[in-house]
Amino acid sequence: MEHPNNIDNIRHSLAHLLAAAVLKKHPKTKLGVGPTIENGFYYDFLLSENLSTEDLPKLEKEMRGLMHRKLGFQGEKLTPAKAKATFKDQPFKLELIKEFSKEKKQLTLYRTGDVFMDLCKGGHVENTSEINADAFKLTHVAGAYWRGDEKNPQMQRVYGVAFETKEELEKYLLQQEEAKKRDHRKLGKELDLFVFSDLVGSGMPMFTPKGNHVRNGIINFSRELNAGLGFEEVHTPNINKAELFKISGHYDKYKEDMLTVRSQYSTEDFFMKPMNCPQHTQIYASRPRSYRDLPIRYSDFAVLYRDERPGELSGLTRLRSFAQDDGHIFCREDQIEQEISNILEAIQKALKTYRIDYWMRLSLRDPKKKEKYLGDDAVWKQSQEIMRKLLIHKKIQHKEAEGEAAFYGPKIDIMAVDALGRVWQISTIQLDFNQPGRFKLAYTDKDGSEKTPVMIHRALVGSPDRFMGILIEHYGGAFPLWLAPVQIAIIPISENQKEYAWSVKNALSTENVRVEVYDSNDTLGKRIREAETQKIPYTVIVGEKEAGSKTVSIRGRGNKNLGEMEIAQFVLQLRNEIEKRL
RNA sequence: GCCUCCUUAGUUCAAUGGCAGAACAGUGCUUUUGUAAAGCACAUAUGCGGGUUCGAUUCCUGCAGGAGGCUCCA
Repeated sequence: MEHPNNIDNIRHSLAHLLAAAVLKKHPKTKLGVGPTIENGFYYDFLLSENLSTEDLPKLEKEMRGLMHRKLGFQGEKLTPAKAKATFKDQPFKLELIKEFSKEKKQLTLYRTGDVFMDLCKGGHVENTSEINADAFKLTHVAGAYWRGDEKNPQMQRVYGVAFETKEELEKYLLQQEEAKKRDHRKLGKELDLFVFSDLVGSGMPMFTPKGNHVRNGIINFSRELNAGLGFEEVHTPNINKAELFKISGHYDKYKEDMLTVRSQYSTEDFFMKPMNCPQHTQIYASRPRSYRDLPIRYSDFAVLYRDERPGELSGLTRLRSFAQDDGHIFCREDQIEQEISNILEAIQKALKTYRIDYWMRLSLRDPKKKEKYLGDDAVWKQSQEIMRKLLIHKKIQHKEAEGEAAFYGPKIDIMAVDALGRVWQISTIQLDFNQPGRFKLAYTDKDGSEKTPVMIHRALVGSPDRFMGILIEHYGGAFPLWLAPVQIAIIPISENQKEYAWSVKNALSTENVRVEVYDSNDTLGKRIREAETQKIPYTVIVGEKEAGSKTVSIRGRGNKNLGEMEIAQFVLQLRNEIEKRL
């Protein structure tokens, strides 16, 4: 049966009912906006009382009451003068009216029965009785700046989720519960992968031995891909003179976000490096370069420091200290396409190996805010066009996003989605016609003339630290064998097999397999449970039978019986699985 | 940084303006096991500072840390 209302109309109507409910309790409330969003809606309010989570059920009840009254939604056109009169007590609406009038937009008003009216472009159910009163839920209250500008007053935003049926709502809420179980901050603790300490500071993770295996796994895979792309790894210092960042342009743009270090011998402060590109230009600049030397490709895994605002930190996904699997290519213009193309392929290979879902974004300059970027119009036009053509040529689907470019050039960003549906930028490729000139980088061309190279900034998975957070959620902590912190648990059934268990461990350790022997005096069941809760890929169980025949009994993660095997055969299978990163 | 909320043992959670309780983890002892939690015992906590109070883990306040958002993300 065809449904007369699409879900957006329902959500939008609920936003109005929410506003009506708030207004009834707090008549002096100033209304902001109330749009639909993914899975639901929100409405922004400015009122002197604090709305709290406890108020939400009351508001829901009020909304349900309105629904039962079978109120109709009716639209009418308004002249600017009439609109101003109608919303004379609603300053935010007046601001919108003024703006819309200037843009010569038709103003419309929507009434919900006789209880509520809102300046609104429409998109509602015809009658509140069409909304399923059991298929929505107000979820949380949050602060939000009017029109998303932190200079504006901060309003209280009430979020809700809504679906056509109760079942869909329940399914959604269940999914959220499941997602919480995969939260990398929770799993990081449970699986003992990384820790924070108040003494060390917020946003600065410490990786445990187990976590460091995962982190190194990510870094080493990027190293391998880098080698295939012709990159050579360099090492650069963590603090640098301000001058370096002044030339690169980062000082002007990000001074507030850089951490300073004072030297007793220098009149000027040093800065913790927030990125590697300026240092790499100095390695390039250290000697004369020929067109034959290009492309020159440097990779770097150095830890970077950014003074992020405290409220913006979150788990491993937003940090003050983090590394990047960074790389910079210095090349001729005629080499750009091939280089970017190669990197795209490496990124695709990497993400396929990790089995990560992603989409690509072509990040362009905001044409209305040119002052935020380095370089002139012609260069921007050229570099943006190079990237766009390349994506089209390679038939790569992508979204274009104005205002998302780096200040020195356009980017192709790879966006991953985490367990809670949040989108994270991971890989990036950035085309930079600006920094090489600012650092006076040069090469001698075929004809003996001096030319400026182009710089390509790129990261394969972005930050190994952040990416680890995404991977933890992606795998729900059950890492593939090659990344698993502990790859094999060996469990001797009784004390009599301890010695044999350790000899199996030694055989595997020699092959660089990460093994733990679970030989505590706990019961067999208990030790198997431990191996399972630690999400160890393979558990090897050895009893009298196995010790006698020099075999191992293998249990795969999640109670998969993989049978008995000779040790040498098992080693071979593991080696294959690890090498192929299956 | 801003708004709202939060901080009790290693972890997950109780309780209280008047001696802070449990489970799991830990330690010791017993048990030596055939595929997801053996038994007993022991030890362990109110984030830090200031205030109100006879007395504060509880109330107020500052700081630190955390959560959800907003803003920002080279």
